Amino acid sequence: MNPTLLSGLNPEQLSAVTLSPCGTLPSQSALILAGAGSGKTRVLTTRIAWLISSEQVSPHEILAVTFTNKAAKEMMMRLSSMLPINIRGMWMGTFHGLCNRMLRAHYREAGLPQTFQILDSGDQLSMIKRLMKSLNVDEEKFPPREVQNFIGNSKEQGLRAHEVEVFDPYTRRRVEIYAAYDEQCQREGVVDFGELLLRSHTLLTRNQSLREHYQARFRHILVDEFQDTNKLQYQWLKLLAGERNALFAVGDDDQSIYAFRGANVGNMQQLTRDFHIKNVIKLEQNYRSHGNILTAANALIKNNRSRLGKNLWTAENKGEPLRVYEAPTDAEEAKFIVDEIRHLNRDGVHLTEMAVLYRSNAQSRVIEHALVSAGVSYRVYGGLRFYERQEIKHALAYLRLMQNSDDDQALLRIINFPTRGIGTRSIEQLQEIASAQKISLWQAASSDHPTKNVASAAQLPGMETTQPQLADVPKISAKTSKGIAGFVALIEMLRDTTRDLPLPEAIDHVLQHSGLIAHYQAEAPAAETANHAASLTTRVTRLAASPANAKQREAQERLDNLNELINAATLFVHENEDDSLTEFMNHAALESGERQADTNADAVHLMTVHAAKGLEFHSVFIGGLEEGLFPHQNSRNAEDGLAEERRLMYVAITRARRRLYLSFAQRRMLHGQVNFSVVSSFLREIPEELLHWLTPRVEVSAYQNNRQNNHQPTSSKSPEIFPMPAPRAAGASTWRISQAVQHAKFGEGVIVNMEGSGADLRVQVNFRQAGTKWLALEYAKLTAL
DNA sequence: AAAAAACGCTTTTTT
DNA sequence: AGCGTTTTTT
Repeated sequence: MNPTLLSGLNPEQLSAVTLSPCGTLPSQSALILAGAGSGKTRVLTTRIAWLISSEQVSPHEILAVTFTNKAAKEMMMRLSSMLPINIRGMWMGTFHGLCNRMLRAHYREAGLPQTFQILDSGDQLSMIKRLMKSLNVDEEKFPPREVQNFIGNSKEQGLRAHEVEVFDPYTRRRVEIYAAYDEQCQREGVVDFGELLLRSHTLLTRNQSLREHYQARFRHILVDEFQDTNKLQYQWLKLLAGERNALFAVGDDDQSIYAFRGANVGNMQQLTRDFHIKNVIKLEQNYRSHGNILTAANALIKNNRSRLGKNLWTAENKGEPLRVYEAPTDAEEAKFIVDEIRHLNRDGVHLTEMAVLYRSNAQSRVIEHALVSAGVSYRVYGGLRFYERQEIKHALAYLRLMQNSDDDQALLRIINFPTRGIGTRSIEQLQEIASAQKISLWQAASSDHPTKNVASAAQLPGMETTQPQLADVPKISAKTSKGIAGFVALIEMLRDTTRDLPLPEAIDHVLQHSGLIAHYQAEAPAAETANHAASLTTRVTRLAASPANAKQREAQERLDNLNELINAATLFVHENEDDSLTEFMNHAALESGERQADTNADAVHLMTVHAAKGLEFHSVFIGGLEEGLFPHQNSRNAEDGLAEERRLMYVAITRARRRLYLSFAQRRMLHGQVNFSVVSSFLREIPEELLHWLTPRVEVSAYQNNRQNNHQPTSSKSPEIFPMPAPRAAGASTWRISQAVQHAKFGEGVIVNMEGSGADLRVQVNFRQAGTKWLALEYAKLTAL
């Protein structure tokens, strides 16, 4: 074994890595409570490496589950740098990826067609809408999103439609929709994310030999981010662990921030009971942050009850205090953040080493504005993913339909895109035929003889007796049937001609001959042509025709993306052994693809706190620390909502290595309205001595006088929230940052920055009323307070 | 069938 | 406000 493998591990890490020597039966399961920055991923990877190199465990016997594809990839990378041997045959991936793998291997036993396709949440939603329309469900009474959540939640609980408890008519109807939805998915041969898990779970439950096969194989099951698993995922793990296999779970209950979508922290306690775990190993040494940052995080999270209990510590020094900034408006807050970013950057901190974190995506806009006008490059995480883009979905729909012609969803998406004269009426007729005969739209479309299709209807299970009368069967008029026949012929042609082509070429061929490329090209005339044509009128067109330009740019972008799809396929073929179209489609569905250009470019990171989990930066800005925003208003209704918000704040704080800024605004534009807000209670949960205020701290009463139309209840609701600082007595001769000052015109403020020296000394002052201003000390009449 | 206007929603998000 | 979706208009 590589002797350096275990070197550098602290005692707890070491005991986690080398726990449960092979040969003991039953193998010892473990729960590793791993705090932020405690080397969790390292422990997990080293454990796998150790099992393989020292304990003669074959990679074949290992199942490793991660939360995201990115994490899986990274672990794979680290592992292959630790081990010389090849680790193929090891099952490593997300729950969904692994379940998909299992279902592909046993599609027959799972009752799925070999070419089953995966629906992403967008696909799922449109499927539900379509279904509800055909069932005549009122979308006002049953919002499709809610139905989608209902179905998703049910599946996460491991419940099929008939297993859901029904107490009221409202739920009864939703259950009916759920049942119809599952039937429709089955008919079309498509599977949603939840179904991947549930189907795989059912497969293992029902099929004893298969279950025993996998139980005999996966002697070691390792799970990352265990606090984010839901109930079904836990059941799935239990099923695979059986009586003999060891489950090695790593997680941090304080970082559980996905309860809102079914994650169940309770799984951690459940695990210790179900797997008889005697001692939970705690990794509490933090290798990331300076002391003050950790102290702040610890103080905050202490306010949560029912924690498993853990206190992070560091061997590092205390470092700087946390910098707090109160801005009059969200725009000024953004300006402050950007100014600080520039100064830090000037002082040598790379932009990539800084992050601006916020609670909700809507907050990014103001900050982006400020960054743009300051000319600072940045990268926003989140938003539309590559495989979710419209043009990519269109392209994939062609491929899906070619593979699995029963995929109604795909057919509907492209039957008239690009437009080929098949209108709403024709599609309705097709749908009538299809539903009357219980056949897919493709079957309805590909036959001129309705009688023929009756036979195929009988093949579907449970449909034997519903042969429709021929007289009832709707017919398609000759005119539209020609258009439809053309479409059918097109798809068949594409299928035939691409059958033996390598994947990228096949996709290219489909893009060309489906008319997609031509469609977007028509909207985006080649840039050169446009420029030449507009030689005299360039300026005019640019000013007057900017909407048209925007349209052209958009179309061009879509063309670029379609090209990128071919590149993605090329890359995929290089990276994967199984480079079939089916595998590529899986890849597209399961890895929504965050590939954004310029990953290496030096740019500030902008993201939600959720998106920041697992990352770290030299300097972190947490903005919008206002009651109602962070903690978010909506969390008030949710059970333990505030606790989850606090964990979110905990995650945010622990992202910072060296410097942390906390800021909030008195006024903020939200949903097109000005909101007045109070500082976040989370800020008050951080001990005062860790904070360094860049703006004057203000008394609560002063606060409220500050704002007109403040609807704050004046009664018991506004307690003494704000520890009032004693006004600072500053030596008048020396100006320094954080000093409170008075200006004749601008009033009271605080020095937040200084530049130059001697007669050229200029200070940046943040005034409570007038905002931030640069003042030359030689001219401005400043008085120290 | 495309363009314009009206409507409505708005926490977090991976698979 | 800003975005996506749906309805109405042309």
